[in-house]
Amino acid sequence: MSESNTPAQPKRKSSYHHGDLRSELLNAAESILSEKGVESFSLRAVAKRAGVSHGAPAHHFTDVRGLLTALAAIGYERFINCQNDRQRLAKADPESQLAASGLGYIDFALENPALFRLMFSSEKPDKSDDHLARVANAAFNKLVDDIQNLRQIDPYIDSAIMQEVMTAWAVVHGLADLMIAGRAGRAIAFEQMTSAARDAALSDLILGALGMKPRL
Amino acid sequence: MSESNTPAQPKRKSSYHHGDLRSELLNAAESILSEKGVESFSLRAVAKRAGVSHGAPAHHFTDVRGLLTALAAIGYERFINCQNDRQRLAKADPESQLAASGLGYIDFALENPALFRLMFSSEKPDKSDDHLARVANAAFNKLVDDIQNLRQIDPYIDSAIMQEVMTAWAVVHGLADLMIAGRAGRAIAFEQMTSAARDAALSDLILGALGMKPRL
DNA sequence: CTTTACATCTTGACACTGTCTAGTCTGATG
DNA sequence: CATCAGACTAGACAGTGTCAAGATGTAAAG
Repeated sequence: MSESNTPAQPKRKSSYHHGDLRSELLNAAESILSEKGVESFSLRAVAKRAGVSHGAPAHHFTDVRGLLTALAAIGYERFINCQNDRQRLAKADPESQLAASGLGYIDFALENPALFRLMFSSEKPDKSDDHLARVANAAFNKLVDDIQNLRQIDPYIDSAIMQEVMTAWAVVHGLADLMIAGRAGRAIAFEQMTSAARDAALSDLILGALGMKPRL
Repeated sequence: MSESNTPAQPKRKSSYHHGDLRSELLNAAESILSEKGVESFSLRAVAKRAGVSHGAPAHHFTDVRGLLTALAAIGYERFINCQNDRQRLAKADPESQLAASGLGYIDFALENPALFRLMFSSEKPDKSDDHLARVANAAFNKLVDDIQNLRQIDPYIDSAIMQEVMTAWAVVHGLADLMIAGRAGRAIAFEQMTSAARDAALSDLILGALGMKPRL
């Protein structure tokens, strides 16, 4: 978010070949996405914000599909980072680590709702893309690892443990999706909580779904 | 889905004033939606399928937003019906009834993925619309009732019970959303199960998240 | 230094989208 | 029969993504 408001000469070079347009387009795309949402995303608006003609993106991403696929892949990397960030700040026991991962999942969704929607609820990214498939897989594998650390059993061997993976994923994903849709507030007013209280409530919910907290 | 393939004279009347264009547009809109998805939905395509000019929908729905709002409201009614259908077929005890409601939730999502996305993950429907808000509220209230029947406590009084509402909602919604995104299969291959086995697995998951099944 | 090759970016065209406006048609009311 | 209001059509407009052709700068080869 440094330049990009001076569409004339982005760096110092001439207008042609200005360093790396590719990453500049990705930056512009992300800001447009978060402003307009997935459904009003416009490739031409991205080009304009990057200070380049409307045909320029095609050379780097062929399609709008290609651009959004690359953006979704970047999203998954940041998504995993959000979870890791939370885990670094949490206690080391597997239970706290799993809850922290879930909180990071939700952090990401709340901070990047449009990007989250692009990653999980849009048809536009090409799921068969190598890079995207790899990072999306990495995100899932992280969850599997967290559960394995908790239960000391490989979910791929014990289907009951894999069911716990599915439960944890569903609860956390459902919470994230309902929260960014503004619907969760109907049941629990997360918005009006301090972040500490919110984290505690969410942790309770997540661990509770796995039967790991004294209920009531 | 009777006519609508004979764009000439839909009923028997002249081309003008042909009965109720409004509901015919809604029918066309739903089929277009399920074919193309929310992101490629086109108002002009709806008009064409209804055998009417591209400006006609405006008179009944003003916007594409208005059309999709009405469609989302219809979706919520069918959504609730799906849950009721399941409950009629299930055992009468509150536990079975709650699980049945969740299965109906997922049924609807799998049978109407695009409509489900329109209802829960799209910005296009006008959430402040009276009819839409009412039916969306009814769907949530149904869940609250199911939990209340199970626990014999009003969730609006006991926040621990409301937390169970949120848990149940999140698990079921998360499952539905991940399944229609084709991602749940990474953990559990629901697609390759018989419908009976699938129902059992999902019920286990849902009730398990509420601590209601002997785990393992 | 010139020339050639090439990737990069621009420009204009195309079909398509949603919305606006003005106009046309139809059926019922007086 | 004349009138009128609602239902629908038809054309225009700005905006979209994609395609083809051209212009531009860079770098390598002669």
